[in-house]
Amino acid sequence: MKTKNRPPRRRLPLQDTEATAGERTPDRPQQGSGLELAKGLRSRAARAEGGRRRPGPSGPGGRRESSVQRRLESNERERQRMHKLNNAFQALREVIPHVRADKKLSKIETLTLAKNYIKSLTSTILTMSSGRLPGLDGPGPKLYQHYQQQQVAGGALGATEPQPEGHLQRYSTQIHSFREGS
DNA sequence: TAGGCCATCTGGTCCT
DNA sequence: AGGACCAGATGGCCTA
Repeated sequence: MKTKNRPPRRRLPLQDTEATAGERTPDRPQQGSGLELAKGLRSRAARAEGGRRRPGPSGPGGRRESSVQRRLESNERERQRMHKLNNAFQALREVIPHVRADKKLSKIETLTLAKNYIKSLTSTILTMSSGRLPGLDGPGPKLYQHYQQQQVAGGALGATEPQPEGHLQRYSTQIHSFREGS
């Protein structure tokens, strides 16, 4: 199952069906059709029955207005934060070479490919600079030391990483598997 | 229709 | 105190 390019979605704000119905920030337009609204109401009712517990109202008329306002502002900040995170993911996608440019990489695919791409580049650099080792000018020795330290640190944490020469292989395999849609 | 992926809401915790 | 960060929960969309 692969990620598709789809338009952004918004969920119906929970407050709309609770004590704060009608309170809506200007930048949060009413979402969805009547059907979606009905589905949202139904599912929320079901959630109230057996779903996640929600805190009770803080006063006779439900949550205090200032509390609701803070929550809405917090939601907006959280949304913005997630949008920034997604922008960063998109920027990362754009610098990772992968086979099918028409297919958007999922987040987990992006992170996994990026990790192995970095490792494959590192091993390539090591290979290319090995002719000038040891002790000569250039990035070789320092890079190699750094790489060794990373490997040791990873081992100390119990990681089971392949040897440097295996990273390129792993990266190619991964690209292939993503292309195949596995 | 099930499963994968995602956006959003939410409350708790950490940080400044 | 207020914002950032995090993780759990939930529902929508899409594809096999």
